[in-house]
Amino acid sequence: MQLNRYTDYGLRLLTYLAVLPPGQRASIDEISKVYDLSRNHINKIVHQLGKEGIIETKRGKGGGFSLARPPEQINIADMVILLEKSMLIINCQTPACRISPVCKLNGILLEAGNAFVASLRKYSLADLVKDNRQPLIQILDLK
Amino acid sequence: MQLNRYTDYGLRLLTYLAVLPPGQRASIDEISKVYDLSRNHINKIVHQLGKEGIIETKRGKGGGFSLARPPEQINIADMVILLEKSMLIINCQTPACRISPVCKLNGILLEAGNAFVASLRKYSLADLVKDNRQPLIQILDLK
DNA sequence: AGTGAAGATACAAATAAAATGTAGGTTAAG
DNA sequence: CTTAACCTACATTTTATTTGTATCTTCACT
Repeated sequence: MQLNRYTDYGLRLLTYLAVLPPGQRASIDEISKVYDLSRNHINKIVHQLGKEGIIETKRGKGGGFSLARPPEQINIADMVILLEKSMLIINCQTPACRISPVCKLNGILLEAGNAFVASLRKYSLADLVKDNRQPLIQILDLK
Repeated sequence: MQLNRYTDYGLRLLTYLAVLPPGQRASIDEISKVYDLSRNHINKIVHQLGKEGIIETKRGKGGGFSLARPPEQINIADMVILLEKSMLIINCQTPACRISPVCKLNGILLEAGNAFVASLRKYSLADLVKDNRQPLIQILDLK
C-alpha cells in the first residue's frame, strides 16, 4: 500500500520542474545531485515522462528538460497513475482465487482505489508550489 | 500501490469465516487447502487475528477458529489497516527528501489515503456475503 | 495416561520485485 | 570534433515478501 520509489522520485522531479523558472531547463545530473538520488532512476523517469509528453527533453550540449505544459495543467492523479506500474489493489488471478466469480471484495477495493485517485485529482503541480515557491527555490538551490 | 498477499489472504480467510454457519469452526488446514494457499501464511494470519481479538481461536483436538463478532460488526477498513503493515503512501524519511519541511505532497497523499480508507469503511464482512451466501457455500465446499 | 489434532512460536530459505549500477549509443551545440 | 546531454539496454544488488521447516503447547477423546 505504498507507492514505489520510482513514483516518489518522479513526483520530486516534477516538483523541481514546477519550481524552475519558465524557460529554464533541468538536467538529470542536477536533479539526482540535489535530491541525492540514483542517477539511473532519474534517467529512467525522465525518459518515461519524455515519451509520455509530460516533459520536453532536449538532447545534446545545453540540453535538458522542462514541463511541457504549465503546472496548473499537470494533475497529480495523472502523474501517479503514469508513474506507478499498476493501480490494482489486489490481484485475484495470481494466486488464483476460486471465489473470485462471486466475490465482492474486488469491487469494494476498486471503489476505494478510485476514491484515492479522485482525491489526488483535486491537485495539480501548481498546488505543490503555491505559497512556498521561495523556500523551495532556496532549498533546491535554484536561480 | 498493491496490498500484500498477507492482507489478501487475510480477507479471503475472513470471507470464509463470514460464510461459515454460526457455531462452526474452521481450521488452518481447511482454509489453506480450499484456497490453495501457503499453510504457513494462513497460520500467521490466524495467529495475528486471534491476538487482535478478531477471531476466537481454540487449540487442541476439535479446535479451530471463528469470528469473535457478527460479520456486520467487522469493518473492512479496520481489517485492511490491521493486516497491512503500513498505510503510509510514501516515506519522506528514507531516502530523506530535503524539501520535506516545505513539501505539500505528503499532505495530499495522506488525504488520498484517508479517502481510500473512508471508502472501505462503508463495508463490513456482512457485505461480502450478502446476496451470494449460497454460491459461496458451494464454491467453498461448506456444510 | 496417552494419542492425535489443532493452534502457537521461532527461525530459515526461497522468491520476486524494486532499486541501483555500468556501459555504450545518439544527438546537438560550440 | 569534442563535450554535454539524453537514450537504451542489460546486469547486479538489495530488500521485502512469501514460503517452508521444525518444534512446542493445548486440549479432547479414548
